[in-house]
Amino acid sequence: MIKAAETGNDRSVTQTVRAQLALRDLVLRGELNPGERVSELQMVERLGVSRTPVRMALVRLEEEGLLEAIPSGGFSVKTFSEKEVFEAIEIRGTLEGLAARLAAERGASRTDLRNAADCLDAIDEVMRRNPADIDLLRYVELNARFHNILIGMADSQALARQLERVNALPFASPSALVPVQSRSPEMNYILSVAQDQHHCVLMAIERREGARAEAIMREHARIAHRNLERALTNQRDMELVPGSVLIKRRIRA
Amino acid sequence: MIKAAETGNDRSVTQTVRAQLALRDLVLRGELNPGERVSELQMVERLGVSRTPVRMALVRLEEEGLLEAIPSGGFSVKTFSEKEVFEAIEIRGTLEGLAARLAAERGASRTDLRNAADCLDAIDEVMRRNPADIDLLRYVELNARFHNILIGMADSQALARQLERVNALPFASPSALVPVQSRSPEMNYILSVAQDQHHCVLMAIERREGARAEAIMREHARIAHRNLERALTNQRDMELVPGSVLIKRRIRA
DNA sequence: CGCTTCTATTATGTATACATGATGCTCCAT
DNA sequence: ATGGAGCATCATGTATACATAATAGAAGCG
Repeated sequence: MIKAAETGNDRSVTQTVRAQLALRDLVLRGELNPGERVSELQMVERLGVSRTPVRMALVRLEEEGLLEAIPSGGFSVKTFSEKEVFEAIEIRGTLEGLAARLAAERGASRTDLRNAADCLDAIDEVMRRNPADIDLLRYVELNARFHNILIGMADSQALARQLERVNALPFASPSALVPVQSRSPEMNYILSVAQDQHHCVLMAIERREGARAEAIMREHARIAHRNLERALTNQRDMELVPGSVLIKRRIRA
Repeated sequence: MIKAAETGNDRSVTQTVRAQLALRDLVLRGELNPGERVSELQMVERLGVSRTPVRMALVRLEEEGLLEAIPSGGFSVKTFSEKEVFEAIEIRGTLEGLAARLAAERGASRTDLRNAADCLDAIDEVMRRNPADIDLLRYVELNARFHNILIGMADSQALARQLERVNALPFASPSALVPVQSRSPEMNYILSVAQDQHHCVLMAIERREGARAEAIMREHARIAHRNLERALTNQRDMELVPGSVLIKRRIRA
């Protein structure tokens, strides 16, 4: 078995990064039982790197929020309650709202505005081309791109950093809960609403309407709340959410 | 020279933590030139621990935002523009606003409300006892406590984590810019306004007025903006701000 | 039969050695 | 004098050995 090909073992990537990516994957795929300790030595065996890069990866994943420090030492896989997931989404909405307000108040660059508009055009195209069977993968990609452009328009490193941290929780990122809709008859309806919010926030930013831009982005994130609610009532929907294995579900009727 | 006494070298604290604290101190006191690389080996000499804990500390301080990763490897002391400091304060205000709103909407516990009220009473006392020469140290301590109680009332681990990260930038934390006022004739006036906001936000939370609570905390953070503006125009005021050495000042008239 | 205690194992924290790549300096040539 | 090339030094990434603390399991005692 050639590990090199599998893990992308070229010289340009450090063992630490490789370990970090591999470990994140293990956590998100649920191959490391949530709540359980992550043994360094086991990871050494499993990832094929020595303890040092494994330790570095563990520390970084803790900062990322996917692991939790054990008081007596070491790390365990973090678990999230439904409440925490909701809150993470609310935080994202709040920070994206701030980004939109700053962008509006300060004024976005012409190129940013054009890129955003192009991105929205592309989403419109996706939704128009084949309404009965929307290319969700492309939608997700374009959606993520739009959100990133928006963050860029705020022109604030500090804010971008904070949002990076929120989005590190995979189920909190802008596109995480979109696929949940794929099984819903309302999908097109909800996507239309979301896309309208995209258009509206961009318009608000162009017109320097900070308060409006902020309010829209906050409400926009709450679509994710609705999708989460749906996923929580349906296991099959839940499986479409990345990192869902980390969410400990409440018992539901 | 007994290092043990100086650095608190007892067994209950790991070398990593010790290195982290010592390094943070070095950075904040400006003993490591902003922008320059932080050499591991030099830190090994300077802190008296081996490379491993130094490395761990470096990684953690990077996540904290005080260091910056150098593309070719290693870390450098981060510098902040005035704009970034303003933005960090704005982010804190936004998140504290979210905390206040959540506290109001969800309802705070009786004990939290009492603790908050007691804290405000204590601040009132500080300001009443000796208006001509306010005990700023105590004010700062009580102020920090109130803000922490408020964050606790939101009852959100995720939000608390995010705020921890913002406050890790020493000049962005709630009490960082308070001492700047000490040289100002308006100090008492500004402190009164701030304290009134404290009272108002607590009232709003008690009455479940989420939007008001949020708006107040946002505006409350902007007092720090004003203080920062003052500090930026006066080098002697600036020296009172922790971590101010990391802020690269614009030339001013 | 349950609880405590002791022990053995394994975990992490730490130090250090080694290899490779980056950085800066000197010396040479133009 | 200035620019570039080569070299030496240093810095980091990585692996590993060692020590100590935590943990689990077994055995013995009540």
